[in-house]
Amino acid sequence: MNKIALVDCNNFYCSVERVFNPKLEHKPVVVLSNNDGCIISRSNEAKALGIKMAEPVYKIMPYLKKNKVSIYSSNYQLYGDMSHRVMTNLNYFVPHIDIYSIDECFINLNGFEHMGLINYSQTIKQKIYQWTGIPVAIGVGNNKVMAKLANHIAKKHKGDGVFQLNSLEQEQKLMKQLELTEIWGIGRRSEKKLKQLGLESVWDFYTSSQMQIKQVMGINGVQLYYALHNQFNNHQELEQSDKKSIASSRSFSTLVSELGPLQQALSNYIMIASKKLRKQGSYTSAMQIYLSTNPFQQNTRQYHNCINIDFAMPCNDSFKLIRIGKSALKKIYKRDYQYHKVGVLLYDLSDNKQIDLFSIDYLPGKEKIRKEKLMRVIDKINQNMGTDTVFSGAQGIKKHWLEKRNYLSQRYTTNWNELLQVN
DNA sequence: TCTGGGGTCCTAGGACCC
DNA sequence: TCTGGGGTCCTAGGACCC
Repeated sequence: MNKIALVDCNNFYCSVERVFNPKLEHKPVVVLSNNDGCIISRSNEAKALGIKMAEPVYKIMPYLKKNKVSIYSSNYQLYGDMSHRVMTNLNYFVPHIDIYSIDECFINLNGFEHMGLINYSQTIKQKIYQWTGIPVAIGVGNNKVMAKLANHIAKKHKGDGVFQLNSLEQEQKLMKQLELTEIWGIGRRSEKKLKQLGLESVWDFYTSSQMQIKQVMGINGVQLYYALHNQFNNHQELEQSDKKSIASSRSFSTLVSELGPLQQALSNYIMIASKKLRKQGSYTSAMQIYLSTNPFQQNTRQYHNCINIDFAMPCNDSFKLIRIGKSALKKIYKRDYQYHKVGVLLYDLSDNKQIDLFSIDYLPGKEKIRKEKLMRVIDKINQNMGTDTVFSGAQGIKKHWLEKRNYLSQRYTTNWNELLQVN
């Protein structure tokens, strides 16, 4: 039987802030989304205060202050770098890792049974904490769904943060206690539909018929059904694959109605997205540009629209994408609206090899090489000297639409000027 | 006054074809 | 006037995830 573990960092963003600010230990901490809009990470103490995930900050600011909750704006450079450290350290323990998100990673424990999987997991947990300062929970199961479930139990229902599902009796006993939405892949909508059929618990789901599940949740539900039954399913594989689409967008700190600043903002997001594109060695054949007013302000005039552009030749050139993106935005832009967000989605991605086949026949070789070289140099400069050391004029210099980040911690690990100081 | 951002996969339905 | 059945491909939107 396959043995897969899910390693999940506890309250990741809050835990990272604590690594560089130990005073925050045992105190309530929250981290906010872009523009300090809503709560996206909570320490256990903050959860105990009843602060909810995705809660708009303005609604609970008095409550946060009253309870002396430490507040941080999200610092993705710091979190991304700390995530990388955790993942690299995991790779020290197992040859195959499958990074699922910034704070979660599946690892393959096949071949480690002789060490005792609980024991080995506890060692991993302890060492990751020792080496990075980040606490993790580890759940072990026969496939990803079961590993995820075990992890959930390790965090919610067991104290020490390591849990293994290893017998049918134990699994079945747990299923009788679990709510449907505690299963990875069953959200609120599916729960509602399942309950309409009289399926109330995970146990009901488990003992239902495959046909009935398919009727409500389609093929995804059937995959989950198989996974819970430890039968063949798509949740066994551990592999890292390239992104199939890359998006970048931000909502503005103040509303914007002129085309010029919207184009500048968009140019910045295209710069971010195309940099990610090159980082994974991909080219894009299609781009979507979108803009919208603030959907929460229902008393103002609403407008949202998008436009898709197909490229004859796959492209990874930021400047070309910006040029095309700006003129696309102009096509869907309407005057006299207060805009809240613009964004870009690159999709229909392909890799180098496929492009090379093309280039022999179609692309003017010299120019292509020259442009690729330019983009590589720019990426390298920005990586070494800091984001936007070199940027496109289209991105603008005074960015008045820039996001609000009033509670930002230092970029302790990625910026020479912001290292931790010790007195 | 103030409500995030980035992904994946599936499905229903339209367009088109014979 | 009456107007079938089946296939493919594409896309927008739904649902879910962190």
